[in-house]
Amino acid sequence: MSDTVTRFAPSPTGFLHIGGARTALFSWLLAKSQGGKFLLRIEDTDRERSTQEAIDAILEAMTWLGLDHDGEVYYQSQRADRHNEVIDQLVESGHAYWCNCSKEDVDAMRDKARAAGRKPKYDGRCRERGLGPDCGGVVRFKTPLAGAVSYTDMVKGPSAVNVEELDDLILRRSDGGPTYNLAVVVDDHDMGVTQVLRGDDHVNNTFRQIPIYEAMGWQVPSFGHVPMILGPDKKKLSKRHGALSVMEYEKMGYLPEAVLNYLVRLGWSHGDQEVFTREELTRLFTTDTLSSSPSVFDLQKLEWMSGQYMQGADVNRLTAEVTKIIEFEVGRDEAEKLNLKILPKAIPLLQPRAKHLVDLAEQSRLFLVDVAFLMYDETAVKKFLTPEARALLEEIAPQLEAIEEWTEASIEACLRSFIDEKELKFKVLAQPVRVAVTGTTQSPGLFETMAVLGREQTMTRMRRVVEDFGL
RNA sequence: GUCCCCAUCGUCUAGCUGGCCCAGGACGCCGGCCUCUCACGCCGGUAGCGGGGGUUCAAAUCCCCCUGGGGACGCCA
Repeated sequence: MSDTVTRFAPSPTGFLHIGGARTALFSWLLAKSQGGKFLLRIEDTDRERSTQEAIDAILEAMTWLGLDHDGEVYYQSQRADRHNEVIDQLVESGHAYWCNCSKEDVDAMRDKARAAGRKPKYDGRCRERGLGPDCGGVVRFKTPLAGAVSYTDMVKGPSAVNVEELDDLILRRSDGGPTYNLAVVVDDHDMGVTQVLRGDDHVNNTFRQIPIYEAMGWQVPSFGHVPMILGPDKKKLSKRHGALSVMEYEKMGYLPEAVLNYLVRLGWSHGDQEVFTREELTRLFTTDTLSSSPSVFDLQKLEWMSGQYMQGADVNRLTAEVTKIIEFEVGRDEAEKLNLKILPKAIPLLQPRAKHLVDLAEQSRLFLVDVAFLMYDETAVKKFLTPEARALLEEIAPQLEAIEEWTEASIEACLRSFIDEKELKFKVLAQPVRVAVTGTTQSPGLFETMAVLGREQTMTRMRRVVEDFGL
């Protein structure tokens, strides 16, 4: 067990989207790859916007992805006393001060600075005024007046910014509550976090947080900032821009490990390898090969990845998932009438053909329904169930019926000997039989499909076609 | 406006200590093979170092400028 501690710290103002999930994944992998701990902290200090629904949604998504955290979930809002304690210490040690400038005053300062072509910032006029708690204002941090703040980013490398770019950020609001930047520093320190991996949009915060660590005499953790995920138009992925909740991907039928694998390749690489098991990932992950440039989310590649995982997935699991989907779609009562028992035999035939679970459920349909509910594709019927074809079906039906043991091999033997006798091409028979049995021109192998479907259902379907599809 | 970051096929990326790269893999797309259809699989093809200057015998790789994109500048996180 190393002393590596990482964390994921979402603010519960909405669902966990794909970008957040990836950040969480990288942090999780960083911890796991070093035998360390991965902590979860909910940053709910904004009471206005934080909701229990969002917290639940985030937790649910983390669970679905299998990104388990060590220990209890931390709630930032529950640590306000500790935050305030640190703020008081900072004031006492002269690293922070009270300020009662009005919002309007500060806005004016910023506007002025902006107009003068400088970076908008508070000018620190209350720094040496020696105000106390009775001033009714806020507490600000005394940002160093000269020099630069620098650190080595785990993904971007050496980074530095001149302190002139920073201003005296607020530590405690006028309502007495601690602000984000202060709370994060205190929490990360108290939780023993050694490596902070977060989104690119936090780089500026890093430069503001490091001086706080230093003022407290605390060890500064390592920081790494991963680039954003972009939409197809190369704009930042937002809720408007297809930044879906990770749970939406579950609804669409994607396996969590496929989503995870897709996500990890979005910004991280291990040579040319595309598919990784979770074990490989925890063994191979390094921040060294995290990309420093933003990447575009590509649903097509996710689909491909998903297909890879569908092929290798356990049949029992797929059976359970497909059953769930069908029960959800048609209702439990209706689902009971379906021949769900056939699923474990049917699914292996469908696996190489399905992109995801919903797809698999859809394709399972032809095995589940009774002939009366089987949908026949109109153009397929027109094209292949011609009078000649139906005559063939009618002729072969008794022969199929007479097969002693209904197996893939015996079905194939029966059909092949039939066409040999007729001196026909196998294709001439295959498509009509396929359409008769499955309703469409696309299906798994004919013999295996018929074998799984069973003699009775197969024959019923063939007879129906002969009788009902007369022109 | 100011500061920071980024820049290889349409997309994800390998390339990081310069020569093995007239740039490799994957998705997609196109063609073929397999074949009872569709998939899977296999084979082949398409397509890229944003632009301009340097440094060097040699640059996708190092430096500078430009351009383009992104992010940040809150008593939000």
